[in-house]
Amino acid sequence: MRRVLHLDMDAFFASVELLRRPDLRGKPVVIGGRGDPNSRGVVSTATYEARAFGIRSAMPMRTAMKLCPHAIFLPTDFESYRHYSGVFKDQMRSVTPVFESGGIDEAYIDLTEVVGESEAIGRDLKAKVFSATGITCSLAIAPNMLLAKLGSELDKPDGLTVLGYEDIPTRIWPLEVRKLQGVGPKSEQKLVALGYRTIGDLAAVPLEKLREKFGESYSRHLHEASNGRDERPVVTFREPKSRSAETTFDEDTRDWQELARVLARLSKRVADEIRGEGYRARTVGIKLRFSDFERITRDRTLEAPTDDPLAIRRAAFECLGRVELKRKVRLLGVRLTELHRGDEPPEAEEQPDLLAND
DNA sequence: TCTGGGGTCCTATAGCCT
DNA sequence: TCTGAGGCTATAGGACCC
Repeated sequence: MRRVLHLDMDAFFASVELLRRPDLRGKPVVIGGRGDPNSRGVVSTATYEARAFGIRSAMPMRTAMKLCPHAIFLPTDFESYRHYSGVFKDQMRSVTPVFESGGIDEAYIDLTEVVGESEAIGRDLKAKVFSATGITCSLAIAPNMLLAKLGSELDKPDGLTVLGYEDIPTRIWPLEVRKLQGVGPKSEQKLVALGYRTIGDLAAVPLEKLREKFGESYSRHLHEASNGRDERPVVTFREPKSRSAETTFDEDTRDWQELARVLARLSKRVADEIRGEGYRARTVGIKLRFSDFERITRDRTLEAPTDDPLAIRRAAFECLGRVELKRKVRLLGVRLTELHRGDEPPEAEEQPDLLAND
């Protein structure tokens, strides 16, 4: 049987900050945005002491400050988090190269070909990660990625869980549907309204019945996942699909000069990024969020993939020209999609066969 | 009242082609 | 020549994840 390990670092951003500021241990610390609770931004993570005041991830910083005015607010420092992320991931890769990142603070390894008993491997890895980073983690070993991910949440912080298919009814089915990957606030609402509150409730629904309420792909996902089935392999490398950069203005604006300045800066940033990584993009898009929080996008597909900052900027401005600026703009972003490796011949995709005739 | 910045994947629709 | 049925591409938006 397959054996997959999922590891999740405990309160990762907050833990990294506490390494540098041990004097803050035991105090309510909130990490997010630029660290200024009066400027725009949301909470990335908070220490357990801050959570006691009701502070949660994704909450506006201003709200967090109202809940706990004496909390310590720190800016997010992705450079540091990336550093520690590399350190714990190297420890995982030292167990096996069959490794897949799941984000900055979590990752999977496939232990199927690794010799040793699951719990012992897990204990060893936890010790290695702690000695390399000074931060605890929670991990689980299970027959697939889905169960491993659910398992690592069961015993947090500093947990170690081993799950088999036989544990599904007792340990997975009682969990709320929201815990299932792919079920966010919208789907949760819909599922609960249908009377499916737990993963077990969902597992008991025949696939055909789900199809009446959800699309083909999502129905299948809900049906398979709630029954603990997941065939996804641990994939070591994936080609990137898009690159983007966006920024929220300190104050909403309709000033064309300012929008143009920011659009030019973001265009250059993403262009430089893909060029540095050896990619070209064929589609350039922009994203705007208006003051009423409505979001729109505009795309422009080019004749051929490019990494030329000027061409990318021109396309971005062409997109902006198609937007009616009746409301003030809160956020502006640039996104490059349809990425091709620079060393591939342009249009390496299937060419239309000009001789086809039927 | 407030709601960041990166991403991925899915779906709907319109236009075009065979 | 007309009328579909389907397929494909570009575009826009929605939901979700960390």
